[in-house]
Amino acid sequence: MEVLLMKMATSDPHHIAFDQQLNKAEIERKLQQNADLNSSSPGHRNKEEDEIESAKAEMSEVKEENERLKKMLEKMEENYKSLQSSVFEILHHGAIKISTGSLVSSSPANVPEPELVSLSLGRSTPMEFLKDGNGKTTSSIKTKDEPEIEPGLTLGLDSKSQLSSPGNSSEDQQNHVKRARVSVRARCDAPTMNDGCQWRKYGQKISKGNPCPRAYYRCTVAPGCPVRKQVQRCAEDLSILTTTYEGNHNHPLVDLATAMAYTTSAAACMLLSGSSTSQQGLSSTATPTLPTQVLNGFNFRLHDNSTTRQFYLPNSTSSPLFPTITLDLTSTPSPSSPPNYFNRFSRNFPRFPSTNLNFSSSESNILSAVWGNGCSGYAAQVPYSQTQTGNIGLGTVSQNQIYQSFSGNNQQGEISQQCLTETLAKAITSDPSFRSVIVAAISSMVCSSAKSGDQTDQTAENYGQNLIQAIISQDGKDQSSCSSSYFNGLVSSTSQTGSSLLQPSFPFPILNSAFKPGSNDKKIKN
DNA sequence: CGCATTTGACCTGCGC
DNA sequence: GCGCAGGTCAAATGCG
Repeated sequence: MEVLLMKMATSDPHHIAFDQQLNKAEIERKLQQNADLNSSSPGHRNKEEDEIESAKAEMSEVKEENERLKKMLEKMEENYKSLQSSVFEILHHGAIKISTGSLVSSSPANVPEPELVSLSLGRSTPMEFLKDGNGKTTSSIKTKDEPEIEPGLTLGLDSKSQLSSPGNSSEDQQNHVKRARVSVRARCDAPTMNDGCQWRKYGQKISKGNPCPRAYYRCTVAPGCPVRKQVQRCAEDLSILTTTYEGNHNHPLVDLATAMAYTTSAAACMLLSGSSTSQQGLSSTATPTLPTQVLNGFNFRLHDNSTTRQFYLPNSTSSPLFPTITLDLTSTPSPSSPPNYFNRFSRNFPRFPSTNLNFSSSESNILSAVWGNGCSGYAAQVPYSQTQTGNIGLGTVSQNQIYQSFSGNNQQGEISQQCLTETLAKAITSDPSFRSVIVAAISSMVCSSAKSGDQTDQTAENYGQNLIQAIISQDGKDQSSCSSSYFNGLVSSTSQTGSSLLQPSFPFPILNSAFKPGSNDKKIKN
């Protein structure tokens, strides 16, 4: 599918038009020649007239061909758009399959599945999985009562009740219980995170366990958009903002919001794919019946007691009704943490995908923030059971490979970094979740750097935005090309500076080989 | 004046 | 059934 999309995307309409223009110019030259001959040698009039006629016929043929090509081009563009939406649809349905599969395999009839949520990344599709009165999950076409949803990239988790008709209150009630949420913890001085959407505050509450009030926002980008978010500061660290998203946008999103859409969707994929095994061994702060996962510093892992001590975790933000996954963009794991995380996670939740990245978001420089914690901070935890979850995975990436990349072995340093380069490139191109996580991290960093107003930070912010777009645009591209360039650039830069991956002084060297700022602006704008 | 925010009241679900 | 807590509503208020 991606290859097809890529081919279609590379079918440059300008190229076709250029060829047609060449043909036209050639014919016009012939006509001009004929006209010249006509005036200079009247003796050859009949022959020339024939040639003119034939040239005219040829021209009309070319015109017809032009028309055909134009139509073909239009058709191709239509197909391209259609395929693009199909890709999003497939992603969407892939997540639904996970939930339905979980329902079938693990629960008998009529047993509620609290973590049964559907995930929507991309366009809202006319196909919605609905629950009938018997609790059977069925696929059905939207009814005419349901709101007309403009096709467009959507953010958030698709509750089955989101788009249902107002009249189906019982169904709403039932599905209300199954709505999933994604929390994002990030350092942010502003009242809310800049996530690219417009929000209107509609309420504020003091919640139990946290003196900081929780604010409730509704998306106002489009009228009737069901997406809501809750924003609450961390009691123990006021610089940390916890934003909890819920619902599914019914309108196109701007770039930054698109990044967030990828992020929340990926996070929810994690939640969904691991839901059946996450019930056991959850922390006391998690609700007893619903999974709560913390992607702490992009450690995709369930939070346990050790991590909940570190920060105030928004368990109170997470209603017991909702399965919640948390993207923690704030923490700075200790040097020994990655292996520990890895071991703990792998031991307890072998089915769960886990990608460890250490992003300390407080730094103003994006690079130092994203990569600056060096080797110890990163470990992609792979592989996991790809066959069960279907659409998330770094399947071919060796866990040992990655871990060794960060093992700090000086003799193998260069080899390890090369290995890391390939691994990261593979991970970014093959795993939407991993890509999303990186995008989320950079989004967070961009948010932080935007607040500082520093000139360097502004540059970093611009680079960050472009990096986000470049990473997002990896969808449908050759896996070996662009991402490898990022990290080859990264390695070549860092190999000169020793053990650290990238020094804070680096503006963004990986951009040099990968892309130029702004070059990908059009790729995700719709 | 229109729009966004604030804030107390109200609704709903859950646990005891 | 009652109380608590989370979530939402809507009138009041503030601001540009």
